Amino acid sequence: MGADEDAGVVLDLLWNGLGRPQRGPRRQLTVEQLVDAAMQVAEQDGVRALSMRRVAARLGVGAATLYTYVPNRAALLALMADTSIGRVPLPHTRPGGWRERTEAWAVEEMAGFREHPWLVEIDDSRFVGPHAFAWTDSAIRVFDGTGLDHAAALTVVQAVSGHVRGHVPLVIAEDRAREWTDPDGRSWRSAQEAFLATRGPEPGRFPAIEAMAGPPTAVAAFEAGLAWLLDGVELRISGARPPRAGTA
Amino acid sequence: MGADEDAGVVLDLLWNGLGRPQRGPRRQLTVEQLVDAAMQVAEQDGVRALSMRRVAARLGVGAATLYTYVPNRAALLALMADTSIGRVPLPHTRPGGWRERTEAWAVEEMAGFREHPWLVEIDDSRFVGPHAFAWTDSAIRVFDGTGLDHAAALTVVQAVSGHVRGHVPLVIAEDRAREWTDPDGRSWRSAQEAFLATRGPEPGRFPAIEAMAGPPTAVAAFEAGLAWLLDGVELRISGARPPRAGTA
DNA sequence: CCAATACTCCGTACACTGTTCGAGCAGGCC
DNA sequence: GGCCTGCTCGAACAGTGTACGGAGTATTGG
Repeated sequence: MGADEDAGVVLDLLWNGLGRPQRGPRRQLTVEQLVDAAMQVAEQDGVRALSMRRVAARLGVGAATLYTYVPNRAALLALMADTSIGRVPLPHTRPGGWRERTEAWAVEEMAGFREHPWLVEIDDSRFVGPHAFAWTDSAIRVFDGTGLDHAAALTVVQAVSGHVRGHVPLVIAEDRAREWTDPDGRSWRSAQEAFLATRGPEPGRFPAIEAMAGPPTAVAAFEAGLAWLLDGVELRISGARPPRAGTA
Repeated sequence: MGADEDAGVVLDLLWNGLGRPQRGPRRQLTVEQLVDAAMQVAEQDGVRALSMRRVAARLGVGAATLYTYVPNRAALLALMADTSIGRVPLPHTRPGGWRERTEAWAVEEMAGFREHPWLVEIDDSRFVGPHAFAWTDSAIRVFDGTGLDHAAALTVVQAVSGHVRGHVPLVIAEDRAREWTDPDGRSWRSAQEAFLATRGPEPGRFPAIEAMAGPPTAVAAFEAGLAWLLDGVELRISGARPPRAGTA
């Protein structure tokens, strides 16, 4: 982690914005406009295609200009991420008990990632912005009255959130594969299956996989896993012991 | 997903290797050497710093040479990922029942990611190689005798695997933050906390977070979540109903 | 009212990146 | 023995993030 003395600068930008200067010419843009433009580019062509030059071009300014608004590209991405979190409804304002609310935000978080896949590509979670703070605070409060203290509640929130984040790449890969077709009009899945059938493993090498009729989709695995996870949390809250089932 | 007509080429490379040519000069290297060198670079400086030129330099060949072994950088990364999976012990060879074995590979997978953080940065799961296949086959067989069919077993495997993958970035960020110190010798956490105390949110804005004595570490959240998830799976296997605890 | 100052804007430049092209040449096949 | 495949790799292309320094502008101190 080399040149991270900007840590304070980035955090300051996230929490307090730019602050208006005393001298010099008036600014042509706002940070919000900059972040908006960057989000549009990312929405169109993904984070990989988000270059400073391209964002600048969309705003009609020179590339170097952006560096008077934002110290570097990473900071811009951090701003984009926190802005996105701010657009999501707060968990504790949802209807229902802790389970309904938690399940609701988890499912909607997944839906959000599927709708805006570029969010996945921003994985730098070092900078915690105000919207992330507010969201976490709200998610913790969902467990008020369950007997869990705040630390335990945060543990649940992190576990569920981690569950979502872990499944997102698989679900998105599945989404993309569905859309993809090769020059002959075959889907990704059928293309891959065709390959595996002809030039892949010899039959009998992977019996368990072969014997599987319809492999579960990534979405199904996500939803089943979420239900199991929440079942486990429910056990924890009710204080019951898990049933120690068949250790076959 | 533009120029993916190489899909077959990449899969062929993963499953069947290069195949020896009939004419021309002898090859200077093997794909294994190439992948090894790339993994060394990634181990040292991460995937971002893994450039074709740098790998080539380490092998003492020209950069363009690599393209006769591998169609592009993405394929090289896919080979690295599958090779890594091949170095992990197969789940069904571990001791214990389904729960012990599943917990064991989940914990070890997390440990592996922490030891080799570059693995996280390879997120392209489109190409399924032979080692990934073998691992999945083995993980499914762990549930033989539990009553779950293969599809349900794979769902559990995907859920647990997703749980691990989702927590990895947070755990790694925490690891890095622990190592990091600013010019004044302060840790990342204390630097961030110092900032939040002085220029962060005004007191009382986030009551739930403020009232939390020791926030849980990412590792703790991972392990607690894993236990809950497995509790839920245990309910599913034993056929019991979850206890529908307090919907406060 | 004028200069000093602090600030925005941005052309240019540097050190990189992945990948393609084409020349040169090695070596197995007919 | 010759042919021709196919490995090797210098050079080039179109990009990238970001530092630098000059030009111009608004505010403030004198």
